[in-house]
Amino acid sequence: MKGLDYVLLAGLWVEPRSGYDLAHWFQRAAHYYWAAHHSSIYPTLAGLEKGGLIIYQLAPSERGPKRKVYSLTEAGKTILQAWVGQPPQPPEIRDEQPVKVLALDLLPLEEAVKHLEAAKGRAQEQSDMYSAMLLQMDEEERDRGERHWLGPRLNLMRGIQIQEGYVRWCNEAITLLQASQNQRSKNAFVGS
Amino acid sequence: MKGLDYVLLAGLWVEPRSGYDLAHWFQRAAHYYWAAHHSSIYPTLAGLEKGGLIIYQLAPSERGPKRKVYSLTEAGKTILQAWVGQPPQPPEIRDEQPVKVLALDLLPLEEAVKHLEAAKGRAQEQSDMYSAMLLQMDEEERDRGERHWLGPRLNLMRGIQIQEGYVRWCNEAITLLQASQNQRSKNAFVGS
DNA sequence: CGGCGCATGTAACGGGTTACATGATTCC
DNA sequence: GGAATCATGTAACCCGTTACATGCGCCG
Repeated sequence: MKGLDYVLLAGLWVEPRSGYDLAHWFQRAAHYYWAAHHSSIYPTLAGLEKGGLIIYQLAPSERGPKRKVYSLTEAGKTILQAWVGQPPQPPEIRDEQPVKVLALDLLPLEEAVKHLEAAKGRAQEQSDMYSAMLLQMDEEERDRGERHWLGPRLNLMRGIQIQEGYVRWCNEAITLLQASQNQRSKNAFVGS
Repeated sequence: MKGLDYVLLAGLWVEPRSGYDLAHWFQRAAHYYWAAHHSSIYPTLAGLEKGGLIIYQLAPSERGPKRKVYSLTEAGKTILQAWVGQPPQPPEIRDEQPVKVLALDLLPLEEAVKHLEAAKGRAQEQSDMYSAMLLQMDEEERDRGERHWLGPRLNLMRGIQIQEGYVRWCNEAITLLQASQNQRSKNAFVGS
């Protein structure tokens, strides 16, 4: 069992879903902690089903082919529980943004600032999206029966916190960048 | 040119280093934004050298074989500059911790809290490590001539911010978890 | 009737991880 | 002399991404 297997089990524990739903979940709510494309999701779901950890019910879609809505079996729940009890593997991240920051002094000040502003904009957008999802989740809370909402809620809160932190850091970075540039020109002036 | 190529160029722009140094850098300072093992670093460095983007000088090590200390060529600097000017690819993350949070209600309260405390401890440790590196960087600032320190400094600040945010979130999460548990028992009591 | 969103899949390719492999030097 | 750290590399395997492939149903 690889990482994605457990992630899908956890996703289905929150609420029964189709492969298509899970793919969207990865693109939106889960985007800041796990990435997966539909082409890896479908085969993995098939494997889990063969292993008896999940089952699916065919459900009509309003538009498009029939949906395979998967849910955990008792066996699946047991496996998931055992995995959740273990300490997590250290996270694997590949984020180009901080790498580019390392060489920010290769760009003219103006362009460097523009890039940081862009990064800030993206973070703000994400933050707003998570906030909207949190609001929506609170509104739906009453009529949601079978759903386990605490985990997703905590993760949304974390997503918002991360993005807000990023926005603050972008502002600091812009300030420091401009300050260091001023320092450089002042030295050049004094030195000349 | 793949992602790692540019990351290594950026790493060498900060300061000339050997493959071994870069591997350590990934394990420590760069750990929160990029992962790479030495077995992928060495072949990639060889490729960059063949392409004329970096060159190395053999330097004796105090202990162990000779070190290949790589640095950017003009061509490498140009390529890096062009890459830094482009908007970054969206980050790719695989972090099991938030996935486990999704299914935290599968564990008894006590164990769930224990896991969050452990996560908090790890975050605090990381935060302290980054703080120590930041201090060290400030102390070394005087005698460091050729080094580009602003980028690494900004990234360390960000690392600290992220880990501190994580610690705060863990505390909130523990509180909410215990509150929801109380809620559940109260409902059970009223309902019975 | 074409395009878009829904919905599920397969296959080739690429890249990174795990494991294998080697060797120098110092400390105990 | 064995263990630990420094230092560089290779090869098999796994897994995920990119691209290919198919088909339904609504809206304009």
